[in-house]
Amino acid sequence: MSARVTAAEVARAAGVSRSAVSRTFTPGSSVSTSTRNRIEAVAARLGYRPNALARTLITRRSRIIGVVMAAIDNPFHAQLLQCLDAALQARGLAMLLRGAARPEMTDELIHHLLSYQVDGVIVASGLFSSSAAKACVGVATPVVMLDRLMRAAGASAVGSDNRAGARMAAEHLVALGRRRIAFMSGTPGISTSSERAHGFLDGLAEAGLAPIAIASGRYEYAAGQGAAEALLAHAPDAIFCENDLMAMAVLDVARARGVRVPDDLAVIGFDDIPAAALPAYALTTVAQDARAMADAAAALLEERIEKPARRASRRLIACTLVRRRSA
Amino acid sequence: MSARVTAAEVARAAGVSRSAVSRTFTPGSSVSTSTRNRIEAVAARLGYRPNALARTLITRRSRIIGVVMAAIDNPFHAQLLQCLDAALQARGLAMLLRGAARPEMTDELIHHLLSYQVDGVIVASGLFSSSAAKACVGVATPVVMLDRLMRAAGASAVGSDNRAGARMAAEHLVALGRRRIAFMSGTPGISTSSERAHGFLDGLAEAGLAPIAIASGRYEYAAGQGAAEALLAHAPDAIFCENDLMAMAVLDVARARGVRVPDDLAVIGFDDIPAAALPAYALTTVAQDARAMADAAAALLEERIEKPARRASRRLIACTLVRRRSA
DNA sequence: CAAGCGGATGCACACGTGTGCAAGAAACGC
DNA sequence: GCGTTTCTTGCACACGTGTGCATCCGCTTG
Repeated sequence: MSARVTAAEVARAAGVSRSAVSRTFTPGSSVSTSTRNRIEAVAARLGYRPNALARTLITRRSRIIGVVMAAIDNPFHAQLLQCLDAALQARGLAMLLRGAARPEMTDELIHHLLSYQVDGVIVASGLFSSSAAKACVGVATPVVMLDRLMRAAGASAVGSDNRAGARMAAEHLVALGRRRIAFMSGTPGISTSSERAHGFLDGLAEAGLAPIAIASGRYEYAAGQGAAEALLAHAPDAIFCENDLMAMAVLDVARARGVRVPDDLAVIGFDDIPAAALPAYALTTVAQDARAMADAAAALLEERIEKPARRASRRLIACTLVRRRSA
Repeated sequence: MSARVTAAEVARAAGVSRSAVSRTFTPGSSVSTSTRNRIEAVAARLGYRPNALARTLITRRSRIIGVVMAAIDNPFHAQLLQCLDAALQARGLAMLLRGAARPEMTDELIHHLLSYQVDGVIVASGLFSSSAAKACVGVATPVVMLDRLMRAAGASAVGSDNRAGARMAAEHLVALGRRRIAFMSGTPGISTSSERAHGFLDGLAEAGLAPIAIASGRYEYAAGQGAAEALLAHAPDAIFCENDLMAMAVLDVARARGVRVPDDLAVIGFDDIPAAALPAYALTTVAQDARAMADAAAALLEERIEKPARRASRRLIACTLVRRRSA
């Protein structure tokens, strides 16, 4: 009663060979409908389900996808994770999740995932060592970098069009007539941060402008408060932040100082997390399409699993400017 | 180069038997230090790691924990998930995550997890069918209900002390001199909701009071707005909400109507999600200790995995009242 | 030096499954 | 009726690992 039931027991109970049971649960195999029905009935009665791990041993396909994600409590990441879950489930894939607290332990982390014979890896974490990428290539396991482009050896990548999105923010501020524009960047060394920076600076430069001040808020609310203080000291009439959490920090700090938004100060964020839509913030922001990103990541990975010969590819998801009251 | 290296290849390269390799990677096995060193060197050079799935087949321990969670984008759930990840990693356990969009598919969901031979299951989702619980008992797989108590067959449970927490909220409002108190409940049929309701009503009853109005906000911000409108129509001087998202909805609706908080209206939430601390809300709330809950869930599960004879147990985590400006 | 002993090592089996191959059965065309 | 094709079924091997058992080696002890 407390033992897991195996295919052999089903076979014995149904009076057939174990192969017949195996074929019943393997789509596309040759079994007569009469025996298949009998076997399925017996299997249901005994509560049999094939052991996915034993199956992996012989098929060399685990149907498990390793997912590495940092800062799950970041609202956008949580959203991304939920969409990822849906996209993988739709494809019948299981998700082995590992948070990445320390970036320096990605090596141990990726080897741990590989020991579970994952069919592919989706990395939505910050820093991903190139030795870890090499380890995946070594065992022919496709990798998709999600929201973190990286020109690493043979890894596919899915991300928002951060450059175009940030450029839209710059153009919007310029169109509003703002001239004393400040800029709050995210975590240095992360690709999204430098891409958004480039796009934003390009957008400003096109209007003959440059930021009057720059500070880093490390993509967090708390660090964003300090950076906001620093930027507001330069009396800007607009601030673009590389994510919404930092933009919310700017709004709160500005409010505390009596700076009126958007009259005295326009603020634009990035991500469009649920909190950005709250009436207390009504944040104008560059929206990322989490569902499209997750779907693309799953699709790219599945394709490379099916056809390992395929080269790694890159996929950009468009951003849209969501206008609310902060700009 | 693109093939996974096996213990047999390491053995051949090191000039030993495959058993020696296996023992090298099995703590507590008898191998001389000299051969262990040689094998470890060869293994490192070849990039060998034991196949965790093949190992599971013989040890009957996968070191995988199945986690079922609904509404990952709910900030408190995201926090819980992150703590859960840390707690499992600390114990060397892997996490197989499945979101539960529809409650009616928990059966298929749990069978899917079981087919991966998970050593245990943590359920942080809403409704968990008793037939699913029965399936776990059938294969001797321990289950821990997290944040969702359930008197199901042999499932352990970890949750906040919702009754005591909600009672504290009631007592606080009474101590503030509020008398026209309204109540916004969460999702009907979920244990946390009824527990908080009972604790809150008990706390009011002790002061000879009862809610002047009740509405359900289904634990969501959007539904909370509608419920807030309904409650405010009764002109209450305080509202207790069963989670923070709904309390934020109340604050926003009240603000839009010109109701002053906390002068005209005191608001208390539940969870203490990060957004509750934002200056725009400064929400007084009953804090749940996500880290303690996750640790307890992992500990309880690990204990039952080690000692299957142990009976299922229950564990309550204390809540604390966090006083901010909304009450 | 002989007997004894403990630790290291290899052999072989087991875990639960998918699948190629050959054999058998059934259906079909002439 | 017989040869031929198509479909079904069982046998046996393979996947990569842990571990009991027997063997062997080297060292200690009397």
